[in-house]
Amino acid sequence: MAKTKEQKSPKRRTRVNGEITRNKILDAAEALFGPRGFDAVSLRDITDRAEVTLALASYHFGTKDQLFEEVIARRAAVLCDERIARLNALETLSTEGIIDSFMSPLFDYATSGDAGWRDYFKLLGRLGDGNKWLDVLTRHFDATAKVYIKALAEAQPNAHQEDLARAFTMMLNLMLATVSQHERVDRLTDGSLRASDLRAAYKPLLKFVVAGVESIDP
Amino acid sequence: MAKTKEQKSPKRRTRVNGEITRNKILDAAEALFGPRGFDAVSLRDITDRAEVTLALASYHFGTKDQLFEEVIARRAAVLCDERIARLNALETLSTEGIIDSFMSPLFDYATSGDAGWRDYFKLLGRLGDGNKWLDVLTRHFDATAKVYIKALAEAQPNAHQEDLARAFTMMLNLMLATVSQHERVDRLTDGSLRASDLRAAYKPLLKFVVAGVESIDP
DNA sequence: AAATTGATTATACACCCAAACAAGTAGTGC
DNA sequence: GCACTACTTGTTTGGGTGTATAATCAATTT
Repeated sequence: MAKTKEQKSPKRRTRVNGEITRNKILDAAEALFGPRGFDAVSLRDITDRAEVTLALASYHFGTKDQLFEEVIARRAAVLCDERIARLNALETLSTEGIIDSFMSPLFDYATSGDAGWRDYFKLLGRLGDGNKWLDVLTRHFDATAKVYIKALAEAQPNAHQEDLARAFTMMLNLMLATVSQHERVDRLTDGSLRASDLRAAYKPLLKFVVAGVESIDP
Repeated sequence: MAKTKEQKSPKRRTRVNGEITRNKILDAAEALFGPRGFDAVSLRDITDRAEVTLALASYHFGTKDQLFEEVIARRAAVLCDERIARLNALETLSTEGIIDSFMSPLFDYATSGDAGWRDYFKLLGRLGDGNKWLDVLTRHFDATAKVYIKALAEAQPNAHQEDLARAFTMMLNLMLATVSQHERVDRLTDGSLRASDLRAAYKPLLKFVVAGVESIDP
């Protein structure tokens, strides 16, 4: 990597330069971890894509594990805040409203301009795999999740708490599987459905999930 | 294939010895791939666990990829046959009956004595990840899946074909997520629910899925 | 102007990897 | 007997792995 003598520009300043590199690495890591998973991506893959040298990964993040957790953490807060905001914006706590406020941010972000969200969701969908990243998930998402389970309990006061928790995790799994765009559905329909068309997938998903969650009422 | 000479004498090294070794390797691979995934497991991990030497993996299976596919293939036929058998045993094609005949074998096998099934299902749950194993899934499962989509179309003749295919994949994803025993639910309920208790998980799952699938009727 | 700090580079280490190879063993069929 | 096939072993090869460290440079502080 050449010396890049290009000190042509005057405003070379700012200590914030490290921030830029940090984000370049995080972006590259997200784009690679998402489709391939943690173990199939090397630090060299990441730094190559970010166009920085290998040692910068260690310098900014320490270990590979820590880098991975930072990738998760970066968008987790954004997502959870948006969910809570939409939940609070509901005038009445209907089951459908609650579920929509939980799931719709994913699909809005996934179909936004920022392509990083799609990789991020693929990552999340794969995260429950082993127990290795369970703590990371817990740290960054469980607080919001518990708010939602409580909200569902208000909307369906007759349902048992345990059934609601179960139904909530089913919604969670289904939402993540959908937004991860597993291309299995493309094969099963010989191409007439495309997993990548998330806009088309949302309404059937919501309908399915609402029916499922409401079915637990005794 | 080997001669399968069932000799009592333990000293006699008959041709069947290779079959034993093959299965030891497959068992070890299944037990490791299941919880950890393909990339996090080395051939050495597998052969160490199987208590055979490294080169035996290459000898019997060629590459690591081929070994993995054999792990998938070994139980796929058993599973699909059982599904079809239960489907054909139904006297009437109800939505619930169809779905139950599809999902219940997983839970029966998972709670049977053969612990290998549980690792196998974890493996399946993780298989849609990248596109790398999509062909393997297609090869071993799609024929049966299409039979089921057709059966659902008979049970709900008013539903659109595409909606049914979508609902089927949602059922698929949900079933796999459940049987993979992601321990997320344990955390969310502070331990009052345990993902490993598959028997308790089945009835709510079935109810949820049936409600979801039936909800697509126009 | 000198010292300090943050950011970055290049390089080194010690280890693990999948795959290939050469050579050997032991039962089978003739 | 003998060639043959199935199987097994130990080792090598060429490369990739995460992590650590010393040197360098630039910007800020003193």
